[in-house]
Amino acid sequence: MNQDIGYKLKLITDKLKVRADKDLKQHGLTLSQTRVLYFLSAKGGEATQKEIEDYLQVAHPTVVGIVSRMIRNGFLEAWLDPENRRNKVVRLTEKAHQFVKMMTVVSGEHERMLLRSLSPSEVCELRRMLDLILENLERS
Amino acid sequence: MNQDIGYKLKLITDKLKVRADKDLKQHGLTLSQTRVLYFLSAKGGEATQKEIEDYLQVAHPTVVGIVSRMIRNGFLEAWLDPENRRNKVVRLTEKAHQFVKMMTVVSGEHERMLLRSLSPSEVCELRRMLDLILENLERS
DNA sequence: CCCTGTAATGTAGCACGCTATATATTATAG
DNA sequence: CTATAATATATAGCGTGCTACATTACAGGG
Repeated sequence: MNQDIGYKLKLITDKLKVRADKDLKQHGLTLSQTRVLYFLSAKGGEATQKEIEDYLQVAHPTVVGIVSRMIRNGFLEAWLDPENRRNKVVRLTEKAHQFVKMMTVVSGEHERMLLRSLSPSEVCELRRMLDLILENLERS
Repeated sequence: MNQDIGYKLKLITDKLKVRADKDLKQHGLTLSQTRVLYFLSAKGGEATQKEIEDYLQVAHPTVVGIVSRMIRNGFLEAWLDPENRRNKVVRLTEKAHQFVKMMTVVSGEHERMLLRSLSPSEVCELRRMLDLILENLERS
């Protein structure tokens, strides 16, 4: 069990989340929330809640929670699309834009810390293997 | 962000948990609970709650919850160690013993599914890299 | 035009992580 | 022997994931 790949992946994910959340806490953000920040910023600041769901690859009630907390904390604003009132459009606030760069730096630091004892070719190989594993999970 | 190793690890961990929990649900178990089952079984059926905590590498309130639910569902029984009343000793029930083999089979199937497109030497390499990443997380 | 189906969102309730705080017990220093 | 520190467990409260169910809005066929 200690040698299970799945178990190791879980340990890494948990520890990385704890560290990232700790670093982000002073800004009122969490790791999951920075992923929404990143996605919206890359999309020009605006997206549908459904598009966030597809990007994060989580179930829709999870997105409801994350978006609600980000609205509550002033990072997002949202309204119903008048063209299609099923869609909830979500946009980064001015405040949120100021955090995008910080968030990118922090996440880059974590990534470097994680991989610091691997060579560039090893990192490339690792990425390839993780993609294969993700495919195995999806195609089955 | 889509290329972040940390993000890929998170996606894999989430999807594996969903699949494992689904397969285990019919037996009234979850993935985390099977790890407790495995640990206790390997230790001869009995351990302290603190030892479970050290094995799982999670914060102690998390163990309180998992152990409580396993007691509620008849997989564990617990009592205070009369030698040292700070210790809560936890033991597998008869019912739980009957699930150990099933649990081992299920977890082996998941591991094979996960890794089915990797060669044995790649799996070995992957395990080595994940151990390095875990070390990076702990020594920093 | 209505009826049925699909799509997007929401709510309820749960499991499992966490931090912060409290309590009980044991160990140790003075 | 007593005061203090350390250890193990518990509780409160929160964030993020899930499933199951409900609601609202649009789309298409009859």
